[in-house]
Amino acid sequence: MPSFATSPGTRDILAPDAPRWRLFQQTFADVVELAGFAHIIPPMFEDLGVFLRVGETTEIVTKEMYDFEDKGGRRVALRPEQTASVCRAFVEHRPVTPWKVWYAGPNFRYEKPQQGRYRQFDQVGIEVLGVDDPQLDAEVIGLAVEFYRRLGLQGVQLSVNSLGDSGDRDRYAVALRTHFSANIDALSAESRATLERNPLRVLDSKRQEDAALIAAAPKMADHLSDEAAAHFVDVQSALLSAGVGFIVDDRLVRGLDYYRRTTFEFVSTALSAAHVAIGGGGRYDGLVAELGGPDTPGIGFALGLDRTLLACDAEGVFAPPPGRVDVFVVDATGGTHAGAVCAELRAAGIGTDRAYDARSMKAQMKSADRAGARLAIIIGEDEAAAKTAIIRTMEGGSQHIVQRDALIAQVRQALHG
RNA sequence: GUGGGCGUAGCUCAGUUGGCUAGAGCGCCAGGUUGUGGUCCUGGAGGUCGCGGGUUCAAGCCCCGUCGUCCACCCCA
Repeated sequence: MPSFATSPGTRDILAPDAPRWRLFQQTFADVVELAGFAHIIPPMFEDLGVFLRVGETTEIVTKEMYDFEDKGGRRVALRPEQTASVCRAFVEHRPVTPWKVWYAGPNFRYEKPQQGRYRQFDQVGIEVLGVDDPQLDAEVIGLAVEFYRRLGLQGVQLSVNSLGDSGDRDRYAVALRTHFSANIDALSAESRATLERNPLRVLDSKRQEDAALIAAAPKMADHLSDEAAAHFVDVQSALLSAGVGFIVDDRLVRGLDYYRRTTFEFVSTALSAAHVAIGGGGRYDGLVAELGGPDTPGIGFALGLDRTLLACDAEGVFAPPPGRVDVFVVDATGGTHAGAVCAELRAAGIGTDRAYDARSMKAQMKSADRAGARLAIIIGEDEAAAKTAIIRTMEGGSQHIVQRDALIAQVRQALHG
């Protein structure tokens, strides 16, 4: 037994998953950079206070934060998400608006691990600061939809809702509290506890016994200010004219307290209930101000890399890239020529690998096969003496002798010719 | 954090009411094929049965604890 293994909720990402991750992030970058988004790489830990803005009542803050005191006595935390960091960066650097950024990288939450739920988990996402326009809401949502399309996903459902402005949200919370308190006996014990902390989240309960009471609960739509209601109407019509399919879910309440007005969530119909939410986002118009900046609207989303890939697997799309080498050098002279041949091929930009330890030609051919090489370059004593090499096509098994100094040209022709 | 299922070879898993030296398939290595992979045949390496304690003449199997993983709740991506 090994002495060490990864900590709970963390894991090594090996091939072929690692190149798939890279392709995932690259595909995302391609989509959003085409829309004018610039890359931002925030630090993985910051002052705890930055993340407390996620919401004092959320579990992310109350029990899942990786926070600690560093050697200088600073109270810091590993980031549980990146929106708050982006807003902090906005306040710190004051870029011109609209500020459009994208990010990719790991976040940390101390949760009980499950499939599709890790303590270190990766997200990709975008944020736009400084624009209030409902057109932007639709554009941001549309970029996520476009990204899913690029991955090949079909079964992604978009739900949208408006949580109104902060005053609306507070009034709605009071209305919900009144509603549920009046029927407290019908409410599950867990939901009673949730009601204490955050009445809106009771709407998220999946328990059967709560279903009827939730269905009868007051609607957010009836508590929106005129401005928020108008904004939401405009978002919906912009989505419609952009051809983005969606459903309005007036019980969609996202877990982060900073959300205002437009909120949305993507669920995969190909996944089981536990991790159907593969992405989500919304407006957070008060967050920049809370972090000490000017009153600045903001909107963005984050997509879970792991869960999105689970959805891809469930749909059989976005297969891992092969990640192979084109040429494998088989040296039956004991390995004295392989190094030079590899260096020559690699310098010419041709992906090349070799075997070591002077293994038998049979073993080296097997390695060539396993490496997925299209060509084997075979050099034995005869070829070494004659300054030649054999080029063997792995698929089909035809081979021919070429002069050593013509090797690169011959390999190129065999690969592309 | 609560409740439950499962931890045996690198991987997927068998292992009877506790009973000789713990098995299979795949993978890996070697040979069959004295210069050639993918098929086939033969052989080989590889295990403190997650870890610790207990019961017993005897524990992979039973009991307790612990760690890990998976599922549901919770939460969320």
